[in-house]
Amino acid sequence: MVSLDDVAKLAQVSPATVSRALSRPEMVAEATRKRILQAAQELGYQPNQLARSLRQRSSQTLGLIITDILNPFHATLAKGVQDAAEKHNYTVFLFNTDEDPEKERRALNVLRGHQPRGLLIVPSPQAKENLKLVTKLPIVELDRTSGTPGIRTVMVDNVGGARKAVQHLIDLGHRRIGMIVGRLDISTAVERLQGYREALQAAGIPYDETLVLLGNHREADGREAAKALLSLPSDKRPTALFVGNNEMTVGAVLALREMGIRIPQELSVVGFDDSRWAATIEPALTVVAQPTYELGFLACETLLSSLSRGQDTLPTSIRLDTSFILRESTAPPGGRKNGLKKRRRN
Amino acid sequence: MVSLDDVAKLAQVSPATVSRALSRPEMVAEATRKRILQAAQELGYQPNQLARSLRQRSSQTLGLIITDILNPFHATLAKGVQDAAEKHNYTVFLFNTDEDPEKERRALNVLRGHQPRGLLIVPSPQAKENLKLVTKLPIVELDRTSGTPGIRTVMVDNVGGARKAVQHLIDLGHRRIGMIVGRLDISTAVERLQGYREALQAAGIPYDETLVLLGNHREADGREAAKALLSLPSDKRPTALFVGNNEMTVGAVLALREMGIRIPQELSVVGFDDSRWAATIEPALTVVAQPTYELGFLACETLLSSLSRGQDTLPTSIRLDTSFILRESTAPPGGRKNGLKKRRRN
DNA sequence: TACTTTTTTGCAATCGTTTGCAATTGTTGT
DNA sequence: ACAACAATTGCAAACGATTGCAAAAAAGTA
Repeated sequence: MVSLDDVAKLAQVSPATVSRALSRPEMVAEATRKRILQAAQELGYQPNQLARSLRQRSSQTLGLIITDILNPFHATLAKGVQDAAEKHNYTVFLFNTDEDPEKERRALNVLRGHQPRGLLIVPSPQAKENLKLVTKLPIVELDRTSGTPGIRTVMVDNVGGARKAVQHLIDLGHRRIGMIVGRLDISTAVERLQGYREALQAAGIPYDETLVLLGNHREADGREAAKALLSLPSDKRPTALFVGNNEMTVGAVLALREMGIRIPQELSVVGFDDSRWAATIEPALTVVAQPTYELGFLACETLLSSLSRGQDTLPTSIRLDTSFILRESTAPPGGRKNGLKKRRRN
Repeated sequence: MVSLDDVAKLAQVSPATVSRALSRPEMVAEATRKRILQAAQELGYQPNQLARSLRQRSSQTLGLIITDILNPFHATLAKGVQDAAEKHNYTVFLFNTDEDPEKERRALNVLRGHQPRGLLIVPSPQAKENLKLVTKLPIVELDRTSGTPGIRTVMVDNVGGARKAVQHLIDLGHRRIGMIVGRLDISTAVERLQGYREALQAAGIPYDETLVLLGNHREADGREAAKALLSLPSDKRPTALFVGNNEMTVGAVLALREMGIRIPQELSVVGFDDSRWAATIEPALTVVAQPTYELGFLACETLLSSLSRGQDTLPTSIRLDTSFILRESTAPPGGRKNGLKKRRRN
């Protein structure tokens, strides 16, 4: 590798001057600077960030920990973060936890070794414990919160989003509305459940716990929960279903298909989080959409600005709005009226 | 941050001994080692990889450059790479190029600064030029090849995969088979086109260039190409369509939907690369599936083993097999027989 | 011209590790 | 008890950059 010294020799100056020519141009005379830049160019010099960061005791890297890169939601988050980081000349280390606290712990330790400037994380259920490994480090939590006090968070308005979804079903005339919700040790699940309850309460519909099933965020969980709900005796069975995340929505819809239950004639479905799949499946799903890319981008911007502004700014918690997208998977209950005819595709 | 010196002081030994206790345990006496480990544990010591890499002139990091993390194919690739890297205690820097050679160049330069041990890359169209920036670095190309001599590649058998797809359409009785192919400066597109031609030739069907449209790998391109092909006069119009990548397949299918063309009754469709979308859309798509995760995993293993084995091993080019998955989007031409009745969903 | 001020440069220490070498300690054989 | 040897430890020099400080050069002033 070509180093500062090489450039210095070629330009006939000391390494110190080369360093300054590159990072503090105004400190070196026009002529020398030109000569140095020329030499650097010629040798294809690229500063060694390891040495640089070591000396400066601060790197130009960030850590990003998400739970599942195969989930388009998380991939989009990652892209938002990356783009923002790149804009500010930061490089990101990406880790996947697969929702496994142990993998998260390992990732945090590895990350620690690389001395990142800050950390963006979608916290696993035990993140509160794990994050003790990296006090000192400026952190922003995305999508969910671990509940650790003093940590910045960037999330969507889950309560409001869920409420809108359920409200819509209620407006259509549904009274037995099922929900498939994620693990309650994850904040998004709790909040979406709360939105569900609030909407019911506002409409004076009593909360029926037999209609609320827990899942572990995966497709398979959604599938099983849907099967269980639809196996209830017909007077107990929900006429509409609100599913708390994208993967479980997939599972639920596929299960319904397998069971031969028609959406929305026999069961209305609303999902949380939009995706191409949701938009183009038959029938196209009515969903609560999240500004996913913005979530990632903004989280990264928040982190970076807190880095430059110093500690003075208070740990803020940002909430982005969700938007309700009406498609074809909802209709009044009982199939008495078919909601399809009134609506257009897309 | 707690450093070697801190641990050394607490354990009452020199920093050198601490270093050895951690990385070459057999060199230090049982008792001291225990004392040191204890101290390290107590302080929550994590070695500074920056300093370590600087001194050793070699890091435990890899670069991974993909073209689009939002494409599930690439996300899966990334996951495979990550998992393999993690297994060997490597950390990966992830970059996105969005197929833009300029972004690729920037990514390579940034990467260079971080002194990665090796590079995995899905090369952009101008990668051959860009990769000159990182001679010295052990490289493995994934999915495609830039054509740079002496570089290891891990790809699928695109020619064979495409041939199987087209062969299937021919077997069903199709003779006017259209293809939507990617940019021909990307190796996968060239190979898939070749497979298409080989299959036609084997069946004695003349190659008709009006049936082959180029696209830029994106959904929008697939959409436009499909529209163009289906706007041909009915005697020129294809009765079947082979689409060269996943995103363009989406575009094509959605375009057909919008045009009210029924699959497979009016047009058979085969895509390249499987996905949940392809498997669950209506009708479920017949596709050539790739071992995507394995591709990423294997590419990373290849790179790492070439790192440890030294330069002795020849630059190998690995080809993985594709598999043909028959679903519901193909049927004999002309809709004379409806292929659907014979088949079951899933 | 001689002195002051400003600009430009170089010296050398430093960041936190690793590692060649030498010094110290412990072990063994006689 | 003492040499010979092995096992364990520490010293100090790297790795490639940055930066406080002081020296040198250039510019300004009287």
